Amino acid sequence: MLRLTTQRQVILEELSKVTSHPTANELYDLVRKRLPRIGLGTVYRNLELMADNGMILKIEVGGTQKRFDATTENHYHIRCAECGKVDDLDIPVLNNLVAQAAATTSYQIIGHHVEFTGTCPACQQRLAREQAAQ
Amino acid sequence: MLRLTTQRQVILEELSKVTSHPTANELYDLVRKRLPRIGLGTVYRNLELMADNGMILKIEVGGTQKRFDATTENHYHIRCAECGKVDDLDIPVLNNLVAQAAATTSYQIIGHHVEFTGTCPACQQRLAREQAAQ
DNA sequence: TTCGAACAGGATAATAATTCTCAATATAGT
DNA sequence: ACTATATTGAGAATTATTATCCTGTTCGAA
Ligand SMILES: [Mn+2]
Ligand SMILES: [Mn+2]
Ligand SMILES: [Zn+2]
Ligand SMILES: [Zn+2]
Repeated sequence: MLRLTTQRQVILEELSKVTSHPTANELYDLVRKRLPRIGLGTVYRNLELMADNGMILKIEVGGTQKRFDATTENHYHIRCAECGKVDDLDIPVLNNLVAQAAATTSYQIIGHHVEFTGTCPACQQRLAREQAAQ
Repeated sequence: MLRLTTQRQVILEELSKVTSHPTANELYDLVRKRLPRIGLGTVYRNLELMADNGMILKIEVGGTQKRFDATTENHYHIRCAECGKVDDLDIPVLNNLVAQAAATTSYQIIGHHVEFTGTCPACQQRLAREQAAQ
């Protein structure tokens, strides 16, 4: 059985507090403020476990690091190609797409995810400023 | 300007031959059959360069490794959660989705992709066999 | 053509993210 | 309290990727 240890509780709480889709390392920094002795391995181990148990969402998209999300219902994301920031996209989930896909593949479909790439407002401004400085 | 060196030519040719969305390392193995002295770094370096120049597609999806695709037009993929195999999905690209997303975000949208996860036919069979053996 | 600068390759080192190992500790159930 | 099991924290190991460095090659101007 999966024990609800202090570590797991705090990891889950801190993840639930933010909307930033933090990486394991970012979460480690947040959690360490409350549990200074926690190990990075513990954070990784438990994020993995909680994702497997459907308690949280593991977002494996572009960029070099995995990100995590306390919102477990399927929804879509946009990632800044400049800084890696990930935000939620408030558009309806395309359930009909799954049926469409199922009709054209011999895979047994588990789920799907849509990821947009773009430039976040902050990076747009920075780029404009850099452009002007040329 | 980007010189078309022998290495680049062979990498591009080998990538074009397959539909398997190979990783850099898989491509390295393919290319080495023709250019046994080529370095893995050269493969990485040139895949990156060619992706930047729009000659090929870099697929950053789930799984631990980046994959590459000679088909540059946007299209969608399905990845086997068991073995990591990636296949094309033959469903139309949702261009209207981009407009929808643009309306709800302050990001400047560059592109999007859809990734399904599922179980490939081979893994379905293997799992069924393992299930039966229990 | 010849010369030099820029380009590119191969070998290898370095980095980054993640996973593994293992002894020590905590916990639940009896 | 006792025992079996689960979990932790520290650190080593692994994996994928990128950077460095030196050498050779190529392009293009003189
Ligand atoms: Mn989200
Ligand atoms: Mn493809
Ligand atoms: Zn940004
Ligand atoms: Zn499979």
